[in-house]
Amino acid sequence: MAFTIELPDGSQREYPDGVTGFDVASSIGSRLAKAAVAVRHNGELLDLDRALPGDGSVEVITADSEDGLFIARHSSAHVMAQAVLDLFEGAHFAIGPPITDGFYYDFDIGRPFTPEDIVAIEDRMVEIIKEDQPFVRDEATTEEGLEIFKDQPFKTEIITDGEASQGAGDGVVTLYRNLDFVDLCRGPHLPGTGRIKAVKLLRSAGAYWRGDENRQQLQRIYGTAWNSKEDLAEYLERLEQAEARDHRKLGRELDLFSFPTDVGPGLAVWHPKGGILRKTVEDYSRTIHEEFGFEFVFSPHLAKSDLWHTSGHLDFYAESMYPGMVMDTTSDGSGTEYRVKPMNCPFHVLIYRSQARSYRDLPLRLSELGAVYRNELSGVVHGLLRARGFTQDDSHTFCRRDQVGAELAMHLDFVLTLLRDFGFDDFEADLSTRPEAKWVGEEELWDLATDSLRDALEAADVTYEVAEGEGAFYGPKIDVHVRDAIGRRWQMSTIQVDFSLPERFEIEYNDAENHRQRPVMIHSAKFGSVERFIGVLVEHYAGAFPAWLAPVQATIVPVADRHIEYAETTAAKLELVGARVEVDESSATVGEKLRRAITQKVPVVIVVGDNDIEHTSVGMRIRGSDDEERGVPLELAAERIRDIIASPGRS
RNA sequence: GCUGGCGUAGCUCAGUCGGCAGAGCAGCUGAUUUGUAAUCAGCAGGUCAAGGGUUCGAUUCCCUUCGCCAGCUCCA
Repeated sequence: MAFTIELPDGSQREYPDGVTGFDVASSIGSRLAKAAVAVRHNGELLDLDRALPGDGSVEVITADSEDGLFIARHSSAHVMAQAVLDLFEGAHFAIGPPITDGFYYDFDIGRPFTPEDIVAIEDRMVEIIKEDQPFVRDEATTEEGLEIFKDQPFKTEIITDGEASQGAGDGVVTLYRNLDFVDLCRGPHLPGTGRIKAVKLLRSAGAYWRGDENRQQLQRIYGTAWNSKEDLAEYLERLEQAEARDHRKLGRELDLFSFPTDVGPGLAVWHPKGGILRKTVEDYSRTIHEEFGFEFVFSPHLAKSDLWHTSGHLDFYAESMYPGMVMDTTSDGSGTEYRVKPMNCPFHVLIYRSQARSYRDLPLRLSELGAVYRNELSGVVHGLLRARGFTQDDSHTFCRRDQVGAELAMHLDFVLTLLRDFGFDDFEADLSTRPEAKWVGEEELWDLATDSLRDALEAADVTYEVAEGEGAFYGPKIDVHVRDAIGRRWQMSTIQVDFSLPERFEIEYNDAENHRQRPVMIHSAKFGSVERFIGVLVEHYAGAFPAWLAPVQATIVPVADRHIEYAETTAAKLELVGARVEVDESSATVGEKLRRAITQKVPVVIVVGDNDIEHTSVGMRIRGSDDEERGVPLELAAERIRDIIASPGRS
């Protein structure tokens, strides 16, 4: 019996029964056979030495492909587990998948791994790799599997649960062996350990079994694996570059903000340079909110606990709220409890409710830069990106049903315009739909809102994924993510429909027939949090902000003291075109002053000396170009700087 | 919150196998007045995160607390 295999180029070939992926690769070419690590047969990845199960398409997976790397990392995880079981008597192992750029494996050795352990494990892995042990696939019955792993509680649980992704289920378990090491695994794997070219263990940390914080905490070791030492070095270099962009580090170096320990974790103070940056960002926010038809409101930082009961926050969100404080205590000791706000929405609802509303008032779009406080767990606080106190550019739109579609489209347009103005143009959105179990509101309204969100995404041509059932209980939403300069994904904006709060606060409007109707509410945050947004900006630009955001837009360097007066004149001239200018009057050398301005990432550095005074000119050095220009007429320099610092224009 | 690592000058880091605390940068003072990425010299700067314990003696060893870092969990 023979079967027909179709190759990716569309050609078809006949192969005898029992042909393996390796045979197919060899028949195409010896170089391909050498590079092959697995094959994809009718969409399913198979080991190279496995007999193909029948007709169909075959694609040879080479080591350097994305799938190939994934397989190499998966095999690396096995080798790591093998090393750990070799080195630690009685070690238990759980699961060890490949992940982006690497792999991990979870273990229980009765204690945490020390840094020395990690070195020893890596050394042992190198030995195993050197021995080039073949990975051998095997199948066993569930009973045999339970026998093999009788000393391994986590493996036993996986087999008992019949998890297909881990190689268990349907009464059969899949095993991979190399030497005496055997693991439960769906595969596929590299032909042998020797095909792992570059591997390095990075760190270990606690991780809950099954990701459940109520279950045992295991010790997870993370590693990375690549096809060459060069790729590995490049990856480590990339990690270092990401570290150099760390907004906490740059925030200190550029004197933007700090987190004094005297204040408390997750609570930032903004220094003057950061203050200008933040003011620029907030001014922009106010302007664009006006352009998109929002009105400004303000609300206090505290409210009675009763309000948070009405809003439901004390039912669903209490853990993230700061504890209550009792005020206006009377002689009998009773008083009124207040809570610091974790969100702005209830206040905006109260503003809506402050008067009888007509259908003609809608949509009503209320916006606030509102500081909120959330009791984030101590382990999750992370600079500006995850703070306990932060400022939301929060808006709440109240509209009629027939306005939902247009409003959501407008909100998405708003969000994308704003993100583009800050230099982000790589967007990905998540559309979260109604959860299976618990939800409020009318099904029809859910469908309307969800379809409207989808239509808006389609119309805006944003790539998006549908997160089925991932919506909140009170409404569907869009989260917009951006990719930064080094490809990291950040969640920024959110547009969230809410069917719950209008119910809870019983807000209404009178329609044209004088019937009371309930408005639909749309929450939206474009920056998300001003703090977080600026944190992401710092990392995206590595501190070298676009000129309109730069705290100092031009530094003027007098060559000698006798040029200070002319430097001041120049500064005044540039301030006239709206530039934020600084004159470096220190007694440092020109080289030192320049270096200071450049390391502070000032967009324009101006040097003035005798020649410039004589010709009313300046020397100019614009960030990003290596060459300086000399003798630029002052008028011209001012005009150019005016252009450089222009805010993003929208017609 | 959990697991691990780490807290030494404003910053980056040495160091102390338990015996008077070190450098570079930044700061201050003086000299230098410089044409495109660090001029020279001097000075000052520390309860070695905080509290407790062991010890003749603790920055060093032990405990507790606080904070930071990484990961997990969380981010209705």
